[in-house]
Amino acid sequence: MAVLERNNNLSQRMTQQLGRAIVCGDYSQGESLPTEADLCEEFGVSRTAVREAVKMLSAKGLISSRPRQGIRIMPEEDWNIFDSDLLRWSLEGNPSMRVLKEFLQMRIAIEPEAAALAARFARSERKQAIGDALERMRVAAENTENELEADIDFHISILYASENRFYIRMRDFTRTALNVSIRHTNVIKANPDGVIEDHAKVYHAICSGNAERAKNAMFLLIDEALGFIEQELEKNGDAT
Amino acid sequence: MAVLERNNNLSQRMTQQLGRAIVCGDYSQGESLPTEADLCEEFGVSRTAVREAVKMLSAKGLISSRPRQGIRIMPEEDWNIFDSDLLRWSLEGNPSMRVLKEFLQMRIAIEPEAAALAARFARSERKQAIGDALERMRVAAENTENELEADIDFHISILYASENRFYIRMRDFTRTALNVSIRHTNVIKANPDGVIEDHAKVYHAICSGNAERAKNAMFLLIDEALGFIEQELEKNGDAT
DNA sequence: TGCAACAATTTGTCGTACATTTGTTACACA
DNA sequence: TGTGTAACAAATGTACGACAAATTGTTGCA
Repeated sequence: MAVLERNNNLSQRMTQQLGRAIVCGDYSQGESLPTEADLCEEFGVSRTAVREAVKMLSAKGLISSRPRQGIRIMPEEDWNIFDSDLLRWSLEGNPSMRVLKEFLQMRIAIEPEAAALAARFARSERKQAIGDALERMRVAAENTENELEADIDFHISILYASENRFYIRMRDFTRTALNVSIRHTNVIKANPDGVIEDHAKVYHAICSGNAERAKNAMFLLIDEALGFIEQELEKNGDAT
Repeated sequence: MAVLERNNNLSQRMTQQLGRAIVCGDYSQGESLPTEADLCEEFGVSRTAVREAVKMLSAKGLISSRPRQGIRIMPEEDWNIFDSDLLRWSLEGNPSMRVLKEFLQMRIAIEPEAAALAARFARSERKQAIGDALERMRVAAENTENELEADIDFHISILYASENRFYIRMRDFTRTALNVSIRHTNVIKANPDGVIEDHAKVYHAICSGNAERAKNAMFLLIDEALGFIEQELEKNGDAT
């Protein structure tokens, strides 16, 4: 019998448990999950709890459930992969370098343009938040934990500074992407001062309202990581 | 007593009804929705149905519900606005030109880069799908309905051709964005042949594997619309 | 062989009862 | 008067049982 964690309420825990299992590939695509009745037994909970979990997962596009057919995994392209929970679950699934590449390919579209918008439209508080994060990166240079956190805040502040709800909504995506990065690359640490200076260039371009330069500076920042990854992937074929 | 549509099952209809109401701003941010009991009465359904709807909406980030506090609208920045349902609901809410601008600002990040990736990585079936859509645009030149559909397919095929799950996942976003566009702009019709040719340039660049040119061609395509909108917004201040 | 009727399976909906969480009120005590 | 605590109240959380509805498979008859 599967065991559930203690936090939150029962249906939320069920949701997490099942969601993680699906995202991590424990059930293959198109396959049928156990029926509600079976899940009740397996987890030792009432049908109410199971049904609420199923509803939440189907709201995220992971599954669909119909009479007689039972519960089916939806094709992966229908999953709401920008959902915060899904991002978290897939992060826990120890993503491959290939996935990291996909994250970076997406970031390289979003973040340079976000920086450009920030340069044009950001309110002053937003700009200040970027500066604060940059300063914290400088201070935390020795502490890897804090540095990652400040780094994440830097990139997210820029999303907010775009003053566009769609960019802002990418914050969990960017956060996850950076967390994935840190698992695969120590290249950043090779030249910490250089990295900080590259971030500073983005910040200054935004502050001075130079959209084109902000965009380019951010592009370079991400493109470097992307280039590194593509190189690694070619070398190893398919290593984790 | 509110009336529900006929389609789907009860909790899905409840979800749509409530979701639409929230997205359209019938309840203001931070406000409390009626309690489960009140919703049961208002819609004349059982608590089960209401609760399942609430769970689905909270899975989409629209609301949160806790004992004693009741059901609360979440701040808008926590909504999963890339969720297909949310996009559809907000489309039904007659979006303003300001929202259209946000859509275009996002598309101008995504689609040029998608085209670049397509030029580098697309499998041949994917390229063919783009070509098919382009051909259908040509044929449907007179029929506005069909033309929009073909146009949408063109842009979505390119997302698929990027061979990156995150870009592919943007398909509902792009579909919605184009549907929003069509409500606000007839500029496209001014010079139909020119528009088709601009699309064709993107297609040919992708086919010939020229990432840089594909990117630029797509950029121009969207930037034109964006420029038009920004101009309109400056003119009118804040018209619909 | 084709079609209709039936049966079985699974989710969908309802109602009730009680548990749990959390905010508020009221009271006792210093 | 202020403070801590106990009791209460209001909302969601969980469980169970019953039946409805939908879908699919099967059986049996023309």
